[in-house]
Amino acid sequence: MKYSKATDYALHTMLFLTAATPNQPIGVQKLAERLGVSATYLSKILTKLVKAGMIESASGARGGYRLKRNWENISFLDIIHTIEGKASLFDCSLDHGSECAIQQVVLLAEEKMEDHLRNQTLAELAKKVEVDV
Amino acid sequence: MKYSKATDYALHTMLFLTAATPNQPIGVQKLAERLGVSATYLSKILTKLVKAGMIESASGARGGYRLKRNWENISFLDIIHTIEGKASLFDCSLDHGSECAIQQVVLLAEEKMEDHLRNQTLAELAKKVEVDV
DNA sequence: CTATCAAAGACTTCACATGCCTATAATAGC
DNA sequence: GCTATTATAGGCATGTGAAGTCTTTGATAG
Repeated sequence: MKYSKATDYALHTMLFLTAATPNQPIGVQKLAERLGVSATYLSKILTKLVKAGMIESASGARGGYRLKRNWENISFLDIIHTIEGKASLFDCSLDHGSECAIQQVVLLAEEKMEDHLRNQTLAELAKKVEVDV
Repeated sequence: MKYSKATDYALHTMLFLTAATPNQPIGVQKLAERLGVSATYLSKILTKLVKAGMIESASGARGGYRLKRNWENISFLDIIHTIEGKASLFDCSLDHGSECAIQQVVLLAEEKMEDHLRNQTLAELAKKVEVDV
């Protein structure tokens, strides 16, 4: 069980965009070079972030991506959910009556993790780092 | 990102074995029927649990699987680690200097989840359930 | 009008989970 | 010792999803 590389790319891109907030959008090309990944692949990931309302895109010359106005509120969990989906990481495959005690335990554990990811905002991390992303 | 079905089967099998603790081992066949999975597949999973020292096996007629003596201490995390491996669920694919701030956040979150899974023992859950597994 | 850029879709490749089948080894009961 | 039962091990098949490439289309600044 592992988070996908797409999640890794998404998180790094978002953090990088906080460091380059000015009104001038940044193209996929530069972002992809920074991450060491192909531009076409990264663009797919960024499109997901656009649809989720976390960043906005501008087509055409001098276009690119930049954070949206409400970006201060974006949490790690928001980004991860956008890429990985919101499905819980455990589904009991049995159908024993009503509720599975095992599933409840694992889901509670998952919630602990999500609580932490929900409380960690991109803005807080950006302050801590401020140096190389 | 999801736990594998193998983990699901392992957890359910372990819980089921707590309910059937007597000295008579239980064969894969019965366990597999209970879970609705093929016996050959389940046996691979159980072999992992044997090698991890959580259960013990007996070959030959009237053989099967049963919990080991120390089973009271087994936690959810032990079982999950046995099947899923112990690799952390996030690896930063960049090489930016020393440590990745993003990775630290995700790993801290993961530890919260693991804490919960480590504190939940099989024995505790077995007491709560006592009914159908 | 043209160069630049995002969006979208089809496609390939690869790894892994899931599962089956067969042979081998161990053991209880006769 | 013989036989039935049972775990162990290995290889094989299949499906699914991640990771990545390529191409076309559409939008836009200058």
